[in-house]
Amino acid sequence: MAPKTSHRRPTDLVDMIIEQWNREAPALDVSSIGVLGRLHRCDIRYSGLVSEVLAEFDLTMAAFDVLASLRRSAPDYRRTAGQLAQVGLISTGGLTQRIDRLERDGLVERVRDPKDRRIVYVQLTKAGHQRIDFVVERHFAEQNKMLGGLTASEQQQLATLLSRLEVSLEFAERVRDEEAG
Amino acid sequence: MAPKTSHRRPTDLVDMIIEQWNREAPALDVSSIGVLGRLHRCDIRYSGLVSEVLAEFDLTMAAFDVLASLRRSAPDYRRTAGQLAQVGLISTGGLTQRIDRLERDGLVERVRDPKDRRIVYVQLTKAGHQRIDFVVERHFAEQNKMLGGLTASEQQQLATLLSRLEVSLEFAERVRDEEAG
DNA sequence: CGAATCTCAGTACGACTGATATGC
DNA sequence: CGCATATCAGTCATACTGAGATTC
Repeated sequence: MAPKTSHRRPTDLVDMIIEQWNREAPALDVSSIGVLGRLHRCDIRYSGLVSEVLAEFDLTMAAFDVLASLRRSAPDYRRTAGQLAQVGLISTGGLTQRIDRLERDGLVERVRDPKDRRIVYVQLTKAGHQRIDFVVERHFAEQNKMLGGLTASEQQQLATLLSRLEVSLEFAERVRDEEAG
Repeated sequence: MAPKTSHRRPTDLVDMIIEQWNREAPALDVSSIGVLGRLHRCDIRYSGLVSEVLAEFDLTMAAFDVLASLRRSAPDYRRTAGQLAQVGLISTGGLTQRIDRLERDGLVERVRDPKDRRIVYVQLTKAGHQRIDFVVERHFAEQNKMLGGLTASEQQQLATLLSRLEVSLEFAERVRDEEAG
């Protein structure tokens, strides 16, 4: 059967995976791989590339996430541990570890709130501020290279669709959590 | 400035991050976050959801990837370790570990090629075959729920754009590798 | 006391690198 | 011997959970 439109995309590995499933289990609807499988593969490649770049500056993605979050938090360049955990999509326990490493490396410091002493602010040190400012320029230049194969219009469409996908995933999470109690 | 089209998407966290960067570093082009930041966040959420589902069947995503690859490899349900590493986007060393665990759990077995004894086939056991067949149905049902917020047309567009993104990322990898020598 | 916030200890997964067979 | 394939040992980053401390 010939393709219906002229805007055909060449077959890739995910297409082949879908065909294999259709052959092996015709009753199964595996079309979701078209989106989610590709999403996952893209992120593996993306993470690999970013990690390589950041390694040149002795940073991991986890460290970069925290430093970048703080850098955006002008004017005082601080956030609570809880806020950072939420933005970074990890647990507070996981975040404690990230802060431990960054503090050991002198890039952030913990500052207790004098009024509510349960709260700990995580704050960029001067060294951390310099480090992140030095890295971001290069980081975003690399990211632009990664998108070099897409037109501006495609990037815009992709951004919009991924935004909607995140909402859909968030909803699935909520449903799951509610079912679990 | 009012939006130009009527198909506006509500502001999300990534939009806010972009605005923050634009305020803090106006000279920097951070628009790539619109695509790559969302990509990464979606994958974190996706991986979390899938891991939860698979855990009910005592499987990790790494294990599932291997079992599913083998299940699609009819009629003999076997692949070489090298092939599996390539499809799974990991190193051969990393793959050895995956196989070790799966073999310990009795889900796959190693079979040496009688003609070329450097090669090791990884093959589904009967238990592995049953396990994966039991899991996939549930797995794909869950994936469909995750996409529930998108129309069929949106899913189709997203699949196409992600396919193109993977090509672009692959190209960026190649360029980097060549520059490194 | 209950709720909120963070830390700590223990556990596990997963991956990479470099060195090492083994066989073609 | 050079090349390919897979494994092994060592190391590291990451994250989660459950328990506990502190404070409001």
